[in-house]
Amino acid sequence: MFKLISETNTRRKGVIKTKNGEIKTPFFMPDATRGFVKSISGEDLKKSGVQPMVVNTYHLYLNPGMETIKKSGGINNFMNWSYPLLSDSGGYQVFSLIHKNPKLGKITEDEVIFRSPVDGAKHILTPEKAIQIQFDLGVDMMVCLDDVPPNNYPEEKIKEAVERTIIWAQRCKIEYEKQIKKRKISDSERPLLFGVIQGGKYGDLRKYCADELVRLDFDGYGFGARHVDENGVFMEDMIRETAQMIPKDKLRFALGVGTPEDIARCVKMGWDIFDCVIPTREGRHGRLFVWDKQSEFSIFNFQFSNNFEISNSKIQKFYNTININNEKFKEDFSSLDTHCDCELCENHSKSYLHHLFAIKDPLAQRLASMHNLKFYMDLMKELRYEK
RNA sequence: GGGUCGGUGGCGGAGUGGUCAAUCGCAGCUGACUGUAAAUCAGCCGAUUUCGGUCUACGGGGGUUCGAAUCCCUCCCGGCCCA
Repeated sequence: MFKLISETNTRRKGVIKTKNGEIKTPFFMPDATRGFVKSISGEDLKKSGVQPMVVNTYHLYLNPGMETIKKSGGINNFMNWSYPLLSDSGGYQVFSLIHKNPKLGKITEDEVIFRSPVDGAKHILTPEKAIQIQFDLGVDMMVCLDDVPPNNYPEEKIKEAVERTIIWAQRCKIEYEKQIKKRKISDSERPLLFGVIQGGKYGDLRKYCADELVRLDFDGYGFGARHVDENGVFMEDMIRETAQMIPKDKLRFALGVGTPEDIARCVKMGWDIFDCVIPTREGRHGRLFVWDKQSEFSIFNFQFSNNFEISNSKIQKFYNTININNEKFKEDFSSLDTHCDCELCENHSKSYLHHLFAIKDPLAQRLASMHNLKFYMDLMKELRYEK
């Protein structure tokens, strides 16, 4: 369960108690979609300061399959991860696979049908099934199956997705309660359930969706769909308004957010939970996050501009990124970040990492992922005023 | 010494008279990445340029032709075979 400890205009702190321990909010989770964070081990994750993580219902259901996970004693056991886990429902796959490429599946009122690109096999997900799988995984936090429309869809199609999301949320909630009873799970042990607020860039649809979901009473509510519009611009106002639609004592989950500055902004708006592939994916691709201690913009004083002309520019950052693949690092024997105590920064030069990427050794991705995760974890500590 | 096949951009390797500054792969350079179908994807990759071109290029030299990486001669270099 969630307990809000304090809240001001720019600061909200709380604690979540789960069967796998406590989590201080706000916090960030890396995506261990298929039961692992790509290219790094559990020990690496711990070294980077990672605790809660996200796994994915749809991916784990396909592989290794629920029988294996149940036999192993649940997803925490299977992964040998003793910290809390949240499972995403597979709703995002509805978006990224089907809305973007209708050949890969079909959404009906009742269910979503995925077609495997590998063997063409059909896989069906219903709201009930998504919840059952998440109980079988044995996670600490779970998410209702939702319909995630692309932000550039016309309003009427977004509305359709909102209606479906609400109906599915209701079915998820009913199934959730059924499972709690059936499995005789106590109130202190029960996983938290999140509804997801859709509505694209339309405030009235977001409000409608939020109100309907709040009536169903979830433990927390997510901001659904991408939080940047079709031009890649952060939907500042929509995200702030949506936070206000969620009761204060409920968790606010900014799904898929985001860049460090997006997270910092969302924390100020009152969002509590974040997850994103950015630190690990960009790390694997050679982009590294580095604190800019010289910058006049600290996490706490930078202001995002709503001026469209400059809103997407790189101004006002409290950090920099580098692409370690760039030639200029070939013989840069300095440390990436002298303030960072990750395995990479403590032991190796930029030149060495550049070399590892040039050679394409997996060690490059491991060291880069660990560094970026450490950066994100330190970011969250700062935002919690722990540093 | 004789015969034979071949020498193409950093490398490998297409092309065998015009639409070739030359397919493609690798290497190289630069981007992108937001509830992971991503160790992926996109662009650039002879030199110059006012971006329309211009110049130098398929081992060297010479020739045939309106036109040659492509045909002929010759030289140089390499592989293989025979002596």
